Amino acid sequence: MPFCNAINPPSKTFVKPLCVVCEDDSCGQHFGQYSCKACAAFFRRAVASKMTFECRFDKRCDISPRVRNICRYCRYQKCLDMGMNQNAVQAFRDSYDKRFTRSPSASLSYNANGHADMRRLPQLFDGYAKFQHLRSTSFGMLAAESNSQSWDPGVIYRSLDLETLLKFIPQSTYSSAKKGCHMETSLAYDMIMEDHFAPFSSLTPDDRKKLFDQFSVFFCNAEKSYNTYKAFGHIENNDKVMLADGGYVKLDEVYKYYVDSIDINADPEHLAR
Amino acid sequence: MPFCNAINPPSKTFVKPLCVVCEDDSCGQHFGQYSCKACAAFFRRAVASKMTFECRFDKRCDISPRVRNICRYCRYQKCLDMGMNQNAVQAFRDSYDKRFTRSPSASLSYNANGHADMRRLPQLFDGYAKFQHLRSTSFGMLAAESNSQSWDPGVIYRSLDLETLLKFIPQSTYSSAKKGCHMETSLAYDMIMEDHFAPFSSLTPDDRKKLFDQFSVFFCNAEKSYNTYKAFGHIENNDKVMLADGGYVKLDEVYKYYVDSIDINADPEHLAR
DNA sequence: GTCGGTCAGAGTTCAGG
DNA sequence: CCTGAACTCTGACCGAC
Ligand SMILES: [Zn+2]
Ligand SMILES: [Zn+2]
Ligand SMILES: [Zn+2]
Ligand SMILES: [Zn+2]
Repeated sequence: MPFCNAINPPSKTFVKPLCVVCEDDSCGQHFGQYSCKACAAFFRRAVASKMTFECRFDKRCDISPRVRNICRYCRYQKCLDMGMNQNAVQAFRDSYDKRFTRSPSASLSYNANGHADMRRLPQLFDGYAKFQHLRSTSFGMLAAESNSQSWDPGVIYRSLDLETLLKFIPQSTYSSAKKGCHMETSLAYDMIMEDHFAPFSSLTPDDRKKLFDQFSVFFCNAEKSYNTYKAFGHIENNDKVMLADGGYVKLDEVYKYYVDSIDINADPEHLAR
Repeated sequence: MPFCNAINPPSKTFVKPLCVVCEDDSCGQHFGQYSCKACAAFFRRAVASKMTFECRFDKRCDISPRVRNICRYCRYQKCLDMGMNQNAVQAFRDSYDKRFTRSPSASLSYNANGHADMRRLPQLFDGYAKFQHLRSTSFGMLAAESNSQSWDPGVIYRSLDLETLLKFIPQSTYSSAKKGCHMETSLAYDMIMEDHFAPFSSLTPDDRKKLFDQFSVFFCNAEKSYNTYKAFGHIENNDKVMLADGGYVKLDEVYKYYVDSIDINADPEHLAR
């Protein structure tokens, strides 16, 4: 009853409905059509993993129980042609196994269906470019304040050697990074709240705030890695990390970063962990 | 009305209250808070089955309709945080139709707090006492028939030593145990069908028969253990088992039990397995 | 109105190819 | 790796009170 677009007749005959894909015995409806468990599982995996297939023959392969695994392209195509509904594939769920504590994939985002989603990528790129533009003007002020040279994080310095690089890139301290972080946060907040960032436009202001809370710290970390790669990725045995203020921290000199800390009363070496 | 601690405002606005957990449309209150049926069912199952969950992420998972199944820990935690009341989850209800499939505990029912329910225990005790009374009068006839001394199973013989005990307790044989079993079965059947056994009064005669079929063999085994403990529990290295006829069988003399078997034409040693 | 039971159809696990 | 059998879990539906 869930979907009355089902292709097999409901129950005019007493014959058990067959799988609309491979004509094996069906076990009820799956994703809107009568199908066997095997075809249902195949369809779910294909949709959830966004798999793409190719036919090695003429895209007219037979799909019957004995041979249904010979061509995945034609099997998947027949699933779609027979009306199996991609939107009925849901998000991934919690693990049944309590020992299984790690994230399924820490590097991919998931859309409303819980699938890795790349459709937003161009919009995100566009938003990041706008963000970079706002930032480089704002950092001009910060650089003037600290008497160091301005450095545009939007440029890749692959062609420069380490000595030249370090003339442009200031060393970070806690207070400079804090100023930078505050500015970054304000900028990102404005971007998100003022509808410049495309994917967020569809959300209510309240939801955007929540999202920003979740997002900003991860974004900072991700961008730290990204900028480190852009600045030092071509240097072998790099021991420096870029921060959001456009400065760097040498890993064996982390204590320097906390040396001018004003609002954390603790041993800088200990804070560095 | 049930709980006025409900978090959503009652109905000052005409806006339908949302689920306090996932913000889906709510269908009234459940366990004290406005919630959707899905979250209510999830909460009920989790409490009733005493489930425990773990978060695979950072315990801040979003709980919205499309992704609420990604983290059961955070969903359950949000149920509690939003005020859903664990004590409002009731006991498992009896189900006539249910086979002995996979109840969390096949032998215990649970009360509103999810604890094993002991309210029936006095009734059961009372019923067992009645049963013992009927039995002891009936066994009087059996004992007279077999010329052995009468033995009341309702007494604990802890104070007696083994030699004294064995003067009172007859050794079982197949025929005496068989008579005893027949009598026991009739007694139990009468008790159950004649409304003497309190918890069964609420069932239809047909259901009582079914229950008796399932119950009697387990009851026999349980009582065997119980009587063995009462009779020999204080004797170290006990090698004797009490049977329902009030007699005992020595474990390395099981063949004796079958020695007067009249309706089984087989080697007593072989029957003992 | 809100409780629990039910079960089709979602998702997960894992041995075997 | 992919497949599919065997499993658990979810939530719409229903009856009980
Ligand atoms: Zn099929
Ligand atoms: Zn093909
Ligand atoms: Zn909900
Ligand atoms: Zn979580």
